[in-house]
Amino acid sequence: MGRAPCCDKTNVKRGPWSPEEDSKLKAYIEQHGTGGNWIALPQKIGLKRCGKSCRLRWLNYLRPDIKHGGFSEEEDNIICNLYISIGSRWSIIAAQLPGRTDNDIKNYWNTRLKKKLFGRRKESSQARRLSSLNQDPKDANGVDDNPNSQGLSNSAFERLQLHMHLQSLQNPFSFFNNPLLWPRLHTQMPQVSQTQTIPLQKVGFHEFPSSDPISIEGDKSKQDEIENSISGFSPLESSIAFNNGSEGIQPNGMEQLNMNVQSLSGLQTELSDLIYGKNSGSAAINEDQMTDQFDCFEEIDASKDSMSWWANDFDTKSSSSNSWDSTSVPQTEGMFQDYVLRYDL
DNA sequence: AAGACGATCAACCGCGCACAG
DNA sequence: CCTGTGCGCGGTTGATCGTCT
Repeated sequence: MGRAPCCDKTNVKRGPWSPEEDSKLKAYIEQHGTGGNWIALPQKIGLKRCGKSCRLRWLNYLRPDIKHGGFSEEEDNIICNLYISIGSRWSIIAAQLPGRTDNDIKNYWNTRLKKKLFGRRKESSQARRLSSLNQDPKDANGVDDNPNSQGLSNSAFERLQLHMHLQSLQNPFSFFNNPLLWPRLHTQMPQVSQTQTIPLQKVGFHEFPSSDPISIEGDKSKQDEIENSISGFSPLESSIAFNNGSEGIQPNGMEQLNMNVQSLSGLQTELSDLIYGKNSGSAAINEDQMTDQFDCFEEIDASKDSMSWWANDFDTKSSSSNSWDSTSVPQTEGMFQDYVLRYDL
């Protein structure tokens, strides 16, 4: 038995909104509010539209505080940072960007930002492979390289790739250069601490700007909320996050959050380099180096089965709750925590 | 000039969660 | 506790526009 439709699909108009419909909806909401019931709203106004459609139109287009137009460099960085940390939680990301909607950000990521980060890499590696093998994008065995075809979600794989690349830039002794961190060893070395926490002062990330949207400095209630959220982890979550007795300093909630924030700040610089091709100190790489860096992804691609435990963990974390709204951001910090601990190896 | 192709983005869809009754 | 309903979310679709061949 399926769910009852929210409205009579045969009696509602679909497709693009006309200016008249827009003005009707806008005028009504500005005067009366939504009345707490989107489903009933179109009937009150006399619009032949589904309530959900009205809600979407208002939230994504008609709201007075909506910011239209291109995204700034700072917004790009925030989106990338948050995407790496929490994945496609567009509503949460949107909550950090005043005036931007989740739909906007989602579209922007899928159509532009993702290509800035991944497009050239995939293109170059694939082009070189094709030129050397002179064959289809499918490999010599006819196996599709697409990670999706083997059960690894786009989001997880993209974040994994981005993570690994940034990691290799930031810390040459981690991951690719440290066999202890290689995923295929996971099952063979059950007690090896793969997520070792380290003192904050050794991290050496850049100062995080106080104006950053995710900064909670000075916001006592938010800090308390996040403290509670972090200390409220289940034993399983805690064991994942702190990896069963790592010898590093076990930060309390706020220290951990600061780590997250500082780590994200570090990512910001790297992302600027990636996206905008700027040179920023030690992280600067030229195009050849970039291409060389990207070669590793082909190898990783070949062994993605063995690393799926890791990516799947991202996915598990990401999909454990489907109810995310701006008020549940503290939960996000928990995921920041898990992720950043790994990142800060 | 025209058709093919790709990029963009508004809008839709289906699902899970929260909550009231 | 169960059920129905509305909301909010992420993923997907499709129309439109621009660029390429």
